[in-house]
Amino acid sequence: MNSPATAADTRLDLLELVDWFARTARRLPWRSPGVTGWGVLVSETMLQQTPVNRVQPIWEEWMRRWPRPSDLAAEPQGEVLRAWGKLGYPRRALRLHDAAAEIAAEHDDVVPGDVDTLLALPGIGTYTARAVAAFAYGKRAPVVDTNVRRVVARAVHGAGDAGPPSPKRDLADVDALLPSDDATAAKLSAALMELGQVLCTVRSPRCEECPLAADCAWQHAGRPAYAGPPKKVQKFAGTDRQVRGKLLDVLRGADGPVSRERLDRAWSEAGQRDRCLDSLLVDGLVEQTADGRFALPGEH
DNA sequence: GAAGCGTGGAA
DNA sequence: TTTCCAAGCTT
Repeated sequence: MNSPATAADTRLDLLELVDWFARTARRLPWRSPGVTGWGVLVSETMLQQTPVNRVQPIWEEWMRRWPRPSDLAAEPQGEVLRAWGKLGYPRRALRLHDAAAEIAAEHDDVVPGDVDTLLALPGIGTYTARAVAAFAYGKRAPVVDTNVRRVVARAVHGAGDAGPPSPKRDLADVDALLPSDDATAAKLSAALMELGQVLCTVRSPRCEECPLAADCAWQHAGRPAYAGPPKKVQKFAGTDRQVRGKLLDVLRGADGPVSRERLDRAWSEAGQRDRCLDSLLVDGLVEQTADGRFALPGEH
């Protein structure tokens, strides 16, 4: 199934995009010179589904406390969950802790730069593996996140937004845009993401400022609205996700183990509360103590 | 392939 | 107020 336009025959001036990025890139701390592969991995993990401004202070603290994977690996899980704070999706913190231990034990305390090796680590998927390879090690590795998918959907395919993810096709689309040399490809990967974040946004794209506007397929098509299948918005209020968050927040705010009665106050409906507590235990985000109380893992 | 998994800010 | 969403991963 071919699209009318493919990435391979686009006329987009991608070197102009790289130049735009060099001129205007935000000065994010994990982009500073000297940041290690570990620093980049921590940033990419925190940034999965969490906005930059919330990640920034936590990332700074983590780098201060745990400058190497082995430093994090030496901490109990509960301490890592506390330091994760309210970034959300705390399973990310546990997986990063596990990944740190594996990197320390099997990779000489250095984050690997090879995509397949990265993919074998817990919590590192298609996006993160390539982001680390490109941003930390300057490699040519197609980096596909929600922003890049939108930029490609518009600039290459002329659509209002990306449809549902199609990993193989998405990867091939971006791969076709990257030049052969590692350094330029890595810069272009960062530039494509930045473009989607700051100009080619979902709601009010600033096409006047866009370095790709001249040959953008979406522009040429008259900027048609998104025509794909409706996107699903996930509910939050009243879901298990909310309840789990409340339970975990009680434990993060406590000095040590807490009683079941204390957790009971976090949510009124007993059935859902118990189910959520069970799932937290299964996920390893909560542990039960010998005397029947509850605590963050490793903190009793 | 779809569903589940946190959180808080902006429109 | 409600809705939408922000650099995904795992099952």
